[in-house]
Amino acid sequence: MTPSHTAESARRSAGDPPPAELRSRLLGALEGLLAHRAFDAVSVIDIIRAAGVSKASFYFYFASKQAVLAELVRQAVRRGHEAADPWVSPDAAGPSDPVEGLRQGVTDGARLWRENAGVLKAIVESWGSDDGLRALWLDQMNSFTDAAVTRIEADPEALRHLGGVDVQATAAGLTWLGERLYYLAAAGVPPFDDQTVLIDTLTNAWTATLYGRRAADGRPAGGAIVDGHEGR
Amino acid sequence: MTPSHTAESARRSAGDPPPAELRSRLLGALEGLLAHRAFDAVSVIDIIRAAGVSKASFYFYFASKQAVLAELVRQAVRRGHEAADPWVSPDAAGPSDPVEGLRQGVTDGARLWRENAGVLKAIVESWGSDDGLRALWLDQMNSFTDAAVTRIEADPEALRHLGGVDVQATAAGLTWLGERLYYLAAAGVPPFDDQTVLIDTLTNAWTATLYGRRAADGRPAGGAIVDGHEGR
DNA sequence: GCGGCGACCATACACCCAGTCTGGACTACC
DNA sequence: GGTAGTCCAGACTGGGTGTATGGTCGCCGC
Repeated sequence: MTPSHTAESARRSAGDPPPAELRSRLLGALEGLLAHRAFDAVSVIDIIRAAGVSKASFYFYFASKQAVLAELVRQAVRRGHEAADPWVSPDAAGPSDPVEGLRQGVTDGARLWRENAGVLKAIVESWGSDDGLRALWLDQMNSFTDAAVTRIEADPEALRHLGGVDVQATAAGLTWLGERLYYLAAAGVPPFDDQTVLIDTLTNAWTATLYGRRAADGRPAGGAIVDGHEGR
Repeated sequence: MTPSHTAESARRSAGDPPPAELRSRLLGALEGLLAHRAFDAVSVIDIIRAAGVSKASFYFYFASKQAVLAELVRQAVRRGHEAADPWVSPDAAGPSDPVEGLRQGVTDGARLWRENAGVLKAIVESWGSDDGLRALWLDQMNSFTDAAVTRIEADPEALRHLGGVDVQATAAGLTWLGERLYYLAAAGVPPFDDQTVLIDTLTNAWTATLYGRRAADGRPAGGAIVDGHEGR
């Protein structure tokens, strides 16, 4: 065996590859595997084979395969927060209609999930059975909840409609509803495998909770999202 | 079960124990273990030790430990459906106020989860990584969704408020929100570890979605609503 | 009362995986 | 050319699943 290293020399050759490049190869390998397979159907051996890295090196850079996933999740969520940032700040060039603002945020979330489906599916399926992943995911959900609370408390109409309802708990519920529906969509579970249904349902939940009114529904079925603002 | 010999005597003694009694001993053993431990921290060996049953017998009655969990889930959900049955049928001596009816259903769900916390936590944490459990859980959620759809379509006020919104998707969303929040409550995640917060938040989501109004706040005592943020 | 059968136990085994550790090879730099 | 750093190959322990084998007990038909 050992046909002189298949994929461009597992060995460092001419000083070009930066140190700790193996680390990102491992990250990329797991990400790739997760595109086609569930996290706990992936073994450490699969990862190191895909990365062309030895077991010893794997355990030099990561404590476990859960740690690799955790790093991928942090990367994905960091990108997600950057995307959601303009949505949180109230008057930063967003749509003036608050319902349209919500729909925009929901749509951004759907895009984030589409672009990181493998990694996010993996964390959602695994955070229940690993303490490190659990802490990480709860932390991420808390940060999304906090952003939602900030958003709500800057919104007089929402505050008025909510009255004395617990804002923190309401925001947390909406956050977790998002986690669930995005996951089901990514997993292909009907009816949320249809992006239009997903976005309409989530948007509707937010607007009904915060404003007591329906979002303009996309369409009963089929067509693209035409946000016609229909009275009734 | 089997009052005569408690947990000792793995051997059949005097013809009293019915055949296939080992099966229920195995079910009980897993249920007991799940009260204190996560499902995937339980091995087949743990189960057979707790049940006082041999490995060979285990694999005679069940194909895997997932199959044991599946049976426990079916039992728990069957009880749950029986409990929720009066809630679905519209005029069967339930509370006249539909909001109170919803709160009752939500409260019943919370009780079901409290009484079967171990088993239900286990399925929620594991259905993502086993095909059999996945099919089972999706099926259960579908049956709850169907019940909700039936309930909604028999409710003129809800229908009027929903207008053209996709009833199926809305009902599915509310069902999955319940799954998530009940699970978080069972797992002790704030703020839903507080039963009052859990029930208020879920009830509020249902009433806001179906009727566009807030549920009457929980705690009937006190009169004035305590607004403001509860410390997480 | 004897042989067989069915329910059950004990254990060994084949296989897979996680995580640790050793030995050796290559490169860079002094 | 030596030394330190980086990496690989693979052995090894320990634990898990699921199967296969042989033995033990009580019962039932004869």
